[in-house]
Amino acid sequence: MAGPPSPPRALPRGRRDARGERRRAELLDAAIDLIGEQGIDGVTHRAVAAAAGVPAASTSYYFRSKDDLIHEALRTLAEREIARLRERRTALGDAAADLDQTTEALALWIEEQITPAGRIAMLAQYQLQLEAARRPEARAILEAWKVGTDDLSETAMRSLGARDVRTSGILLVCAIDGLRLRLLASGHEPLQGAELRGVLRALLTGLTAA
Amino acid sequence: MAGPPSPPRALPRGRRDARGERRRAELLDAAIDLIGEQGIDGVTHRAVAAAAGVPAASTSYYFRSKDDLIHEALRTLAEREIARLRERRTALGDAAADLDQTTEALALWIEEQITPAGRIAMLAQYQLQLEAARRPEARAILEAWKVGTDDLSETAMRSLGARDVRTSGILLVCAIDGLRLRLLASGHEPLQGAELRGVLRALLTGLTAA
DNA sequence: ACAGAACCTGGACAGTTGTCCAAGACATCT
DNA sequence: AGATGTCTTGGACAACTGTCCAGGTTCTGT
Repeated sequence: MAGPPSPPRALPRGRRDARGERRRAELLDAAIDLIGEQGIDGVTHRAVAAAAGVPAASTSYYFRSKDDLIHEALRTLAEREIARLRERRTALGDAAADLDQTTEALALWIEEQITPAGRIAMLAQYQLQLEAARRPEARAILEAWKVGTDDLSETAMRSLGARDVRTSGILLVCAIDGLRLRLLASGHEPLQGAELRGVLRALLTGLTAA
Repeated sequence: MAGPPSPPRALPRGRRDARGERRRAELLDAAIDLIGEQGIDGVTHRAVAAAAGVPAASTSYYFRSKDDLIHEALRTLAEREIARLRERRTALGDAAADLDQTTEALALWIEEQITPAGRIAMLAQYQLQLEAARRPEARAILEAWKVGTDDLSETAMRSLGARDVRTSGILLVCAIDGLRLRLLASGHEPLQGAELRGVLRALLTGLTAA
């Protein structure tokens, strides 16, 4: 239902920019939070505007429709996360990583996502995945994200010396994805600290061997 | 928000049963389908009634509120799937399964879920998982489900001769969960037939070894 | 056949939603 | 200073929602 980009009602040729762009970004931030906190249907024009502390009609001014607003919010979320993935990918570089190092890096990354703030972004991501199962536009957004994770994962498995980096890379992504979802859905009492690291080490060991 | 059980408005002492019970079940079926097809917010009194082919007010008669209807639908979904898990668990029994057998069983199970009908149930399940991340009542439902999957998974890993059946069991569940979500979200072009079996075999091999 | 209880449903109600518009606020030019 | 376009927003509209109720239908026990 959502068209491709998103100019204000009838895009003016020269935007006064600065302020408008900032406000648009704030609205997107508010929308992303709402998606994480309440699900995609928590996104209403009025709710987003209220969360961003702006008058209700603003959302209609900056986005062609609610679908457009949601689409842009998901796109922004993905964009950010992909940039972060690229960073890590570069950091991991071609330096052959140790099993312990990789385990620790993974554990830290997951623990960072379990914080209240991380949880919301994580929930929003899974909302996107479900949305992608239904709507092709969302699928396109997620596809780029998937490329990023697969790439990082393959790099990691390669530096661990796995035989089939493609297969083990995909499996690593899937296992982590399932693990995070489990942590989300069970109030994340289980699997902290040492226990989490034990599980991750077992996973990496197994995938490297397989 | 949803209370515990769900008697009709003021539960009569003796229900005429047969018909009423059937209709209630039909409404729940319709609700489950809607959750899978459109998400939890696709569940409205009118939509459920229409999908079940009954008058609009029926849903209000059989369920105390919309929340109650949703809760019961999710509970029913879980109940069914748990029963199915128990069957497989019994079938798997204590007969030491072969790696090839297990791989094939897993592949068949996943392929069965990729059919259009399976997709809907699967989507509904992930909706439940996200709901569980937010609402405690949903979490309770999912907890019972998790016990079922973990148990089956542990049994499988034990019969494959894994060392740490607890850890490898959890990892198997997580990996499959992530894999299914990936299949859902990417239109499931990738990973069919032989390729799927290859990935599963690698996973089982790795987890057994780790 | 009759009474009473259970079952069923069309319609109504207030609240929320997406979207739009007319009018004002502001910035930038000449 | 005034003119011209952009930005901003309160308010209105129809459509949809959850929930309820008054009255109807169908059954069971006598």
